[in-house]
Amino acid sequence: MRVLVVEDEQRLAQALQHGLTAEGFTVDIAPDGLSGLAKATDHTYDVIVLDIMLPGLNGYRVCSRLRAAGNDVGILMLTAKDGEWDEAEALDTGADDYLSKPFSFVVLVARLKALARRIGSRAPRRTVLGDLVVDSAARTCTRAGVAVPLTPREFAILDHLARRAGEAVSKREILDEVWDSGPDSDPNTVEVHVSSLRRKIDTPFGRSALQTVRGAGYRLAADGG
Amino acid sequence: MRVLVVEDEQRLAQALQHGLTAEGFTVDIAPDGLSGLAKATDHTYDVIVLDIMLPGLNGYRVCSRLRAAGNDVGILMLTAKDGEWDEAEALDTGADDYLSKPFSFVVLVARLKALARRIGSRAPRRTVLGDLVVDSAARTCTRAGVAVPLTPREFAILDHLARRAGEAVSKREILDEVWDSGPDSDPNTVEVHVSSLRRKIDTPFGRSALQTVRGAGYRLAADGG
DNA sequence: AACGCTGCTGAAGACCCGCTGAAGACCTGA
DNA sequence: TCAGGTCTTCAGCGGGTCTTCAGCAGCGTT
Repeated sequence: MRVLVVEDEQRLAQALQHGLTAEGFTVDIAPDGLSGLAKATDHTYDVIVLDIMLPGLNGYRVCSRLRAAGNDVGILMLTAKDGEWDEAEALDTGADDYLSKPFSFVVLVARLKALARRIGSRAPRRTVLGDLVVDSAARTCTRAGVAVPLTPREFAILDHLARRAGEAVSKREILDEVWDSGPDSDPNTVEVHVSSLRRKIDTPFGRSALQTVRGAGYRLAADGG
Repeated sequence: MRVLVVEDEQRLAQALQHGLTAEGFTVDIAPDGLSGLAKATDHTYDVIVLDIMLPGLNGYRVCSRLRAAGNDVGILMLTAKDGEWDEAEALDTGADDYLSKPFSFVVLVARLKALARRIGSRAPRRTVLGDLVVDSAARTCTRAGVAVPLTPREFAILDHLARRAGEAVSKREILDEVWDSGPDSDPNTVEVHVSSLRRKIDTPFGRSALQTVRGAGYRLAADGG
């Protein structure tokens, strides 16, 4: 379960990161509206915790821009208690839920889980490509009805390729999505994992769903190979 | 990855050109708003780095004119830190992102890459010319329903010609777009690749979509030949 | 008709890219 | 601490790809 916390108060942000990580979430932090927008666009999150008062670009704007871009990620807004900001307005700009500061941590977790469940039920949690099935929610993969055990990295790569089935995806992009990597990460790492992935989902079945696009990256065949 | 830097401070402009070139970008420089607008209109860039304070035509105007002309290139605005200019206004005139001066170079690079990826994903993915289909996202090409395997360079050339279907495109421009080439690159290189491209997409099908325009370059027939 | 210019193409070698096995680091749970 | 699996790094290999070159073929001009 991936969460993005957009919050400028560093202490609160870190407390949330700690607490939510302990609850089993994978947490990213953005300190301002713009970087929040960028991260939300570049990565795929289940939910976003979005403070309204942010430097630069405020929460309302982040929210409406995300919706305008067709991003239907779950958004929970944090509103200040002083009533300067209207909660109803938060919902109007496209937020799914809101919470007034100060809030109880357990309430936040409960709301997030409820939201993720709600959003999750409307998001495609399973991708079916011929007889290859990738289940993002269950983190399982089956080929021709046979369950294929994958390591975390392998699954993350397959999952990301499955979301863009039929498209060529660069190693650079895979590195950015699957790893929290800097600009100097090694594309060969991807090659190694792709190699072992093929040995599990393609070779034993005489297929070739995971195709190399020379000079461009990899592509997962939309028909499952 | 092609970048246009519109910046009047010569030292900063040259520093950016140096740094971004080292990062693998192909960089053009424009010293003022008007020439920036001209270059952006004449060439095809992935992203434009646009200073707000420019002699003649300021960044806002350049941005809104580009958008008015239907140009949806990625635009990252550089705003001065003194708050005289509103960052939000930058976004409202159609910019995709902004960065306050002074900024960190690595941050700029990261934002540019993220932006290019975002923009790229909204670009038209498939071009259909008669029974010739060029799919930029999947990096595939089919003629009369038959998949035609192409090398990276061949595909890059075909993709670029497909985006300007019906227009004559010079070898010089192809070299600039497909290669990160200097001014002393050999047009014959293009000829060789075009030759092998024809042998794959035209000759086997008795067609002639990829036409020579003597003295001007090549043209991809809008009806697929 | 001859010339020069432009574009085409086959061949060849350098080059680059991606694949893979192995080794060691790393993490995680017992 | 130890054992298991997982991840990353490294180096070598193999093969496809790119570029260069040279010769040839059109086309337009002199």
